[in-house]
Amino acid sequence: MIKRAIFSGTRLKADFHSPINFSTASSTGQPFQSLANLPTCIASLQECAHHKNLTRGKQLHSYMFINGFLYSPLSTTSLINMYSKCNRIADALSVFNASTHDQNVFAYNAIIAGFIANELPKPAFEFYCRMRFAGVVPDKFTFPSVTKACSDILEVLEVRKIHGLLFKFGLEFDLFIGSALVHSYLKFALMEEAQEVFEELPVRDVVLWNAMINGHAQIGQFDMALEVFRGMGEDGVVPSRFTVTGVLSVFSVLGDLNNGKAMHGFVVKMGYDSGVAVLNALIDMYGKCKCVVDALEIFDMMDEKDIVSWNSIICVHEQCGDHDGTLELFDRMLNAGVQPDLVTITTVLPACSHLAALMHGREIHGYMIINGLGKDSYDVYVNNAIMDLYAKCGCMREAHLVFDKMSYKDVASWNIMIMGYGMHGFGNDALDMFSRMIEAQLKPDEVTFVGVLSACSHAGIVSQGHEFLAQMQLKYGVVPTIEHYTCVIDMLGRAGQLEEAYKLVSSMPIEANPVVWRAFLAACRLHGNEPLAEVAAQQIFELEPEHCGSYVLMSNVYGAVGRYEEVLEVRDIMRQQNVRKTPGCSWIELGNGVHVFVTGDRTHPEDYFIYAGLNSLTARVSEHGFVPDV
DNA sequence: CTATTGACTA
Repeated sequence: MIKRAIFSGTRLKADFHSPINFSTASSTGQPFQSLANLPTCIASLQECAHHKNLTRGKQLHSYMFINGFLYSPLSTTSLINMYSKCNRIADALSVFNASTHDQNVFAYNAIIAGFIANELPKPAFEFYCRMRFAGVVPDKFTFPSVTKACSDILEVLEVRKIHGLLFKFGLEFDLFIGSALVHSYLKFALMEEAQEVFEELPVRDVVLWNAMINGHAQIGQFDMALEVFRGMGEDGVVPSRFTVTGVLSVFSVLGDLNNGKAMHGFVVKMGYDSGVAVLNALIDMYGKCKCVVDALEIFDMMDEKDIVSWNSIICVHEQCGDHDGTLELFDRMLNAGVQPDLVTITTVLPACSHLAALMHGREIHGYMIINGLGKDSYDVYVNNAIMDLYAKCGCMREAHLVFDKMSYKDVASWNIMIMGYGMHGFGNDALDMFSRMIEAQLKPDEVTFVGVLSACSHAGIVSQGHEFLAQMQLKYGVVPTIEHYTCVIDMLGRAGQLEEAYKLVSSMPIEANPVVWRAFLAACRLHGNEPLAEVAAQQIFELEPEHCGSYVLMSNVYGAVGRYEEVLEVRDIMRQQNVRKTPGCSWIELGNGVHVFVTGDRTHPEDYFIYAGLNSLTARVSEHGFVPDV
């Protein structure tokens, strides 16, 4: 029953006919004249597997068929292996089903490994079950693949079962199985179990050390990863390319440029700088350490770039806030004929969101839909990125559509919706989202409350905003940070409760920063409270004397109350200290391009029409009673 | 006489 249920689907294509063309042997039979015996055939098949030479592999298959070399355990295994390595798992399955597999552990090992190599962990595990069910005794070649399969399908219980079985079969000291077990346990963050397996093994090779180092690195145990790395050195084991990539990822997260550079030196010394993965890890490390130039240098030098190389260099630019650079590189990638994947898209979308380049973002969303990316994978990252794009661009209806379709939502998904509604003035929708989030049993984080509080601020929901600040720590265990206080001060200020806001600035448990003071100052000016405005401006001036904005603020505050002598004084200090006001700029997306406007810049090709339009707009706005603050 | 383990990007 179990067999039928699981394998009925695969049986269909499993009949040993067709994808393999037997006529080739007679037509091109010549090259095989010398292959008089089975070992020679098997050696040739291994060559084919290694070089992914499917054509010659098929020819060998037919030759072996004609000469009666099939149906031996050896030929079966080699053929399955060859087809698997050539990514022809269906053909591998045909060979398996044609063999007398029920007595053959070799065939099972080969087909299980074949599924793993073709990233099909579920069928791999099912074949292991089928093997046990048929009474075939697994050996030391079975367990590494099966352990990997179990961890890939997130069956931690099965990993434990295999661990137990090892003692029964006397395989507990096998290095291959041990490495796979360490890897699997660490994937589930079971550090004690991994440690136990590691320590039980009498001999430790570089693969086992790497499983420990990289496993800890991937679950965020960076100190532990580095400690194991040191242990490996003390043990006299020479780091391999796999060690290097794992350790570099740790230096990358920690922003440890010195050790990263040292590792780069080691890479060159060992000649590891010819591998793509190592170079990708170096790009990432330099990028995270803010050395964009070094990252680019490595990227440009690489003659063999893969999708990870492109994603890494794009990510380097995006994380440095260079959104234009991100989109430029994305364009270069497409022109180079490299297909973007989910990682590319989740990296590029925030650049579109930040530039409010809605059309670019929409195009990418369209690309995803057409290519079925993110359709069967319920990738919360990419869906969040799309929601954020629409939310930041003010398309809340579209953002909500994506949100509703997501089968799995995390805190960020809710935060994006709350922030989006709040940002565009729909305070009540934002608060509604927050209640629904609580109902859905999600635990709000500090970002949630920034969204909630800024929503209250923009919609003028003062009393509730106050309430949230008071309750966030008590009820939800989130300690208010300076950002939260800024939101509330901004909210009180906008509502004209300046005294209240000032009281909060002076009484909050955190030191006020220029952002807080600027929010407060803006409120003072809005409500014409000059004395408090001067206090705020003074504070900003003291905290950031080198910032051009501080001078402008001071001079504006004095200007507003007619203290022109002080205005001149401030301007004088600016001139003396050579402080320049950075020009303001804004941008708009039109058709295929983003048009940037800088204050005082009249170099746009359609300058005349733009300013004519602008003047008529200004006139219409004034007609409606708007008086600009000059 | 086969075969099996470990890596980089959001």
